[in-house]
Amino acid sequence: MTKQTLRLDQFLPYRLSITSNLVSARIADAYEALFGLKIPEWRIIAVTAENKGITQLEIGERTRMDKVTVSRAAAALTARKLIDRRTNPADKRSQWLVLSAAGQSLYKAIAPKALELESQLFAGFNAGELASLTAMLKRIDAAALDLRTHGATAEWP
Amino acid sequence: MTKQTLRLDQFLPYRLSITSNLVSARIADAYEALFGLKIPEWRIIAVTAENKGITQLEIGERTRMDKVTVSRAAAALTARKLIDRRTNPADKRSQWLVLSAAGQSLYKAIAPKALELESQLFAGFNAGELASLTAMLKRIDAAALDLRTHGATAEWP
DNA sequence: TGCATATAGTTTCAAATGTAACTATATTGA
DNA sequence: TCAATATAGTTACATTTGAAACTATATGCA
Repeated sequence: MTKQTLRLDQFLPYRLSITSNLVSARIADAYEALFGLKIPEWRIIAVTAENKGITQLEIGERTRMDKVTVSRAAAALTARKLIDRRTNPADKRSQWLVLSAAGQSLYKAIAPKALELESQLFAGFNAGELASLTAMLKRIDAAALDLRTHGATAEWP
Repeated sequence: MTKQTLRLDQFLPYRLSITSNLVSARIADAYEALFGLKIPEWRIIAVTAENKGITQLEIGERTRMDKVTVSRAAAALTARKLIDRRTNPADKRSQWLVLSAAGQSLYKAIAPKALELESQLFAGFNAGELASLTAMLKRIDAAALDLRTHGATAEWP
């Protein structure tokens, strides 16, 4: 069943953007205030903590961040000595990123705070709703990725 | 029930951001290619079409866009003669924005395209799922707005 | 009134982000 | 084995975005 009329307020891509922006702003503020981290930096810490040794390319693939964004965030974290860069013997163009001791202890401080923030934002949701929301988001991702290949084009005066 | 461990992949603020970015990129590409419009411009067209005469301030409130963003997008649309600006007799600082004839015909071309894009992105969803997703997003908005007021702060070395 | 403060919208400036060009290393195939 | 092409990551440049300053008008209150 397709909608007949367009109302911006009911337009899902719009609603999604509004919600995501509100949530991201909350998260970004908290991370900046609590840990001095930007979102890309926090994402790198998270994936690096979850994987013992990962290259920037892999980080970019997993988090859908641009390689430039990853490069800059990794440089900032290295400067703060939160991650170590080890030369990748298999490929000298790339490096293994691993959390330093300081990075690990930061991660241990961040992780509960992130979960706490999440549970505040989703306080009204029960487990079933959370699961269903996550599942829907993943289905939308797949559709959007699929659509990318088949983009229509035309011109308006 | 709260999660015990953090996995970025399961972290809802992250998932929301990924999905929103993917969807926004699709929409932005389509609008740019089809109509030469950026997202803020398209949003202004949509709310202006839905309201006969609206000020920039109101547009900003409804669409949660910065007044600078609205100002620039409105200027671009005025330059393309898609909207007219009428002096607001009640307040000479502000103006009424209305769609021009060209703006209206553009809107008539855009609206079905937007709905079509939406239905492609959400092809797998039935009406109940769409309604439930929209409702959940609005609940999250409310929680995020509420949280904004009570932000915690501390410092990490 | 008229002075102080608030508000609509614009402009200016600085920060963030992405694209394209670049460097260094890898891989492929003649 | 070496020339052509591809790839990881960085740097340079352009674009986007928002915050703060600014202009013009409004409002409140002495």
